[in-house]
Amino acid sequence: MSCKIEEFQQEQKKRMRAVQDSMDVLNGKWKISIISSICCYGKRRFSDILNDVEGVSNRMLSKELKELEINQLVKRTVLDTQPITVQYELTEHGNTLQTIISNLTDWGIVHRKKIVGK
Amino acid sequence: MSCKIEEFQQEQKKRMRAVQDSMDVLNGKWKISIISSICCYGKRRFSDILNDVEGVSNRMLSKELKELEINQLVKRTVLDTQPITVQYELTEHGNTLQTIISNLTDWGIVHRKKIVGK
DNA sequence: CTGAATCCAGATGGATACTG
DNA sequence: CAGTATCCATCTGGATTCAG
Repeated sequence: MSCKIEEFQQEQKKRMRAVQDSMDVLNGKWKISIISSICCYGKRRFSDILNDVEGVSNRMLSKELKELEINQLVKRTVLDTQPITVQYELTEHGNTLQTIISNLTDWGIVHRKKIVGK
Repeated sequence: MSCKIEEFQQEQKKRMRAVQDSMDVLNGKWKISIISSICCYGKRRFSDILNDVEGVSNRMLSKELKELEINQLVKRTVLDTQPITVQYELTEHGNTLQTIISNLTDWGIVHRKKIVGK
């Protein structure tokens, strides 16, 4: 038997687990920026992203791209060029992040004004 | 003089910086869960949050709450009880995160189904 | 060009004990 | 109750070098 409060708390636990799931995927110093870069251009090569995301090293870029690929947010395609280039694009599932990224962008702008002070 | 492409790229850089700003605030293993807990109950005491957020230690909770306070997302109030209790609540600014948290929750549920498989 | 491998300093975070 | 302090293992991430 469960009373209303218990149900409510169960609900809340579920919600927190869900947010946590999202953050597990999105955490990592560069992940959101990487997604943002790819998303913005549609398709993007390794070296391009390396340029877009200020401060990231190839080591980290490689690592985080791999994680994004494992989580099925990003699709990796090797192009048969000389030398080889690799193209990254968002999967359908990755594209569902657009709303979140857009919201984070808007919030970030407001927040900066709030903290840094106009 | 700047051509369209340059303008576009400048815009994109700004967007990425904004997302990065948001993530700087929200990064940290527990931050979102903490906010989610406080947000859900309106006001919440230290020990309550410690219970809500599964796995967090008092050391980490203390640290991340302090960071949230610095970023003006959370307001800390010492209650004159015996023994002393401390109440945390979201600031007006902190409340503007609700949309994002809500989005992250929804996305997290979908994502789990996608990855873990139903 | 796109990474992987190695090395290494510094940050992160858990466990535990302690204070007002 | 609400933290703080300390110790310590692990993780993170930069720099550099190397390979296909």
